[in-house]
Amino acid sequence: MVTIYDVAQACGCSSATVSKALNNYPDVSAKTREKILKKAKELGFVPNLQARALSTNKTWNIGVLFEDKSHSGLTHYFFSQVLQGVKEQAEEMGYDITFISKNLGGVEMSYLEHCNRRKIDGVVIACIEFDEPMVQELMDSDIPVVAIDYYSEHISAIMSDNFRGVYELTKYLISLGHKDINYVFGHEVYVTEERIRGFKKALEEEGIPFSDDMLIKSKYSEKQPNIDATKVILGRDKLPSAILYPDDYSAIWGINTLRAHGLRVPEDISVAGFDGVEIGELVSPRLTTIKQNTSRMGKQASLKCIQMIESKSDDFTRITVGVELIPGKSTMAKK
Amino acid sequence: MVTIYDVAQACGCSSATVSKALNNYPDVSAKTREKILKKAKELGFVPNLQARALSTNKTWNIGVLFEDKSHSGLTHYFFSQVLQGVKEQAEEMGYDITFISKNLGGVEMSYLEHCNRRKIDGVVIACIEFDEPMVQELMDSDIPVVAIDYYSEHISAIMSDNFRGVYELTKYLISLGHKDINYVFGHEVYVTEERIRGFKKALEEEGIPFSDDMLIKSKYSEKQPNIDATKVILGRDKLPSAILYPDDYSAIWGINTLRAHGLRVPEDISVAGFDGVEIGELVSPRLTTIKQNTSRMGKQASLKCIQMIESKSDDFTRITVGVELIPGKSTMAKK
DNA sequence: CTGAAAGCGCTAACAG
DNA sequence: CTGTTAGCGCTTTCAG
Repeated sequence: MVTIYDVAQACGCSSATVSKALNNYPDVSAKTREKILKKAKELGFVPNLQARALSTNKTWNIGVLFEDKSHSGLTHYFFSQVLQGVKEQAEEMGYDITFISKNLGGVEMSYLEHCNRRKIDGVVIACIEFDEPMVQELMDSDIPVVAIDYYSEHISAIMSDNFRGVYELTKYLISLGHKDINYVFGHEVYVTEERIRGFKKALEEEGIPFSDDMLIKSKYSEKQPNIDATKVILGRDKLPSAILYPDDYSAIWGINTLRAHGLRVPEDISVAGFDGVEIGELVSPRLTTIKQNTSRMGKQASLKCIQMIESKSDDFTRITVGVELIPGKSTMAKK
Repeated sequence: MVTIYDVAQACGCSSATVSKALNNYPDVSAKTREKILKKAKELGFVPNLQARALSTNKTWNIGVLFEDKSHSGLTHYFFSQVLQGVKEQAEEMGYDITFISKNLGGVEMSYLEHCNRRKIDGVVIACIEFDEPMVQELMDSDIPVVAIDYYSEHISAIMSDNFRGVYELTKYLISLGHKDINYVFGHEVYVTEERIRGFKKALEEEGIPFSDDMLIKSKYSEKQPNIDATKVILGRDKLPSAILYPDDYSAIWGINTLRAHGLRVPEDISVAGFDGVEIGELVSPRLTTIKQNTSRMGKQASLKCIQMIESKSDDFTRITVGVELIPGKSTMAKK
């Protein structure tokens, strides 16, 4: 293992000078710097980030905290895309990523403790129960935190334009002649509130009266709750002509349930999802949905987190990322 | 920030004793240990892993190297599942995960250099062009490496039982009365060879003569090559009664292509995939496929890697993980 | 412009 | 059983 001392020796200078040359300090003559860089390369010198971190107190590591209820973990379709964005942006800026967990090696520890052990510079939080005390503890700590899909006065956050998403989707359905629209919605968090607000707003603008039974409570990305919600609708006297589901997977489970009851989609009933994941393109009929710009969300989260780290500013920002209507074949004009 | 010195002072002992107590060394009296543990907790002491790493030369970090050609990155359906397994197992054993990349912060560096900078203890490699010089360099280094889906004399590896997978799938089709079976296969790596071997073996055992035109070259998880391969089949004088695709996504693209040409699946032609990802269950007809135990693969890779780290043994092992036939509705008995 | 020296927090002989 | 001491590799004053 080659250290700066080896390089220093080879150059006939001190380790301090080598360190400076390697880190582009201005107070090194061009000549010395060049020599040092050359020798360092020659000797195959690789800086030891652990050692550097110890003296600078900066690890160039950002933590990612993600815990989902459905235990799909990293395979979670939404999260994996966001993560990819976080990673790309972090990499570009010279940061590595560390997953934050409780319970490392059989030792229970809080998320904050994990961060402190590793001396993580900042954290991106997503898809979690934000109310959990351990998460709050982390958000209240000195570590820069960026949340995804969470609303709070004290935290920087990145979100999709959920309001506009459902608003546009609903408008689209109405433009197809649908008036009797049901919205099967996910569990009650800020994101969901925004979506419901979008739903109501669209109805209102089009002069369609809203009533509570247009909303059916369900959950995100879980099979059974969406099947059940669909059955609730099927059990009613009068069927809606269109149904919005909390997400694309839910929409597909919904479609399968509707079909099992002898209904055709979209001929008998139109269906739309939310998220715009690949699977929506593969099923038939191709799903009408709202595409979230997940990659952008991840990148923005990463960027914001790093900015907070580097400027050491405590200011928090809320960034809304645009969404896109993807008209598919699971919806059609009402006859 | 509380250090062992603070704890030592509070306990009226030396930092060395604190360190020993904290690390469960035997040569500390039960009484002192207890006192130290209590004080440490009281003061909110959290060990600094950077510092520890510097003196022990062990980071408790394992690297994950993954680079896919299709740029789906972490969202890659197969990889994300494997990664989840790697992560779970690593966590359980007290290790964190770091993604290895070239090009950190605009600085080009080899994978090996990235590992060396971070002083990664070991690496799991998956879904990569194993022939690339930079990957070879890493595999030839002193760092413990475990590969997934790669065959080499000098490297520990985890693989699915690819041979058996296609073997059983083919047997299953034959048992349904199919004799005219085509195999659209992915790009030519060891995994693919094994699968083709399984295909041939099954035919042979059932006395069905093999001919080269039963094999159609395509690619894994890429849309166009599989559409093209399907068109090649469709262009022939005589259609097969069943087609095997390289993976589930490819199978779905295949089905869509067949349908676009007026064929019904499975009535006119049976189709099977490989991988057993969730999407196969969601499309209709539900896909007949081989389920790879991805989670297990990840866990095994992680485990093996950690074992290599901890025993410092250079021995390499090859572990084959079993697969499972999932009969779906995309295949049916030949009429 | 260059270097000596202290220190980041922890571990690991080695003495006592 | 406990403490002293010397690093691990790098950065950072502060002199020169």
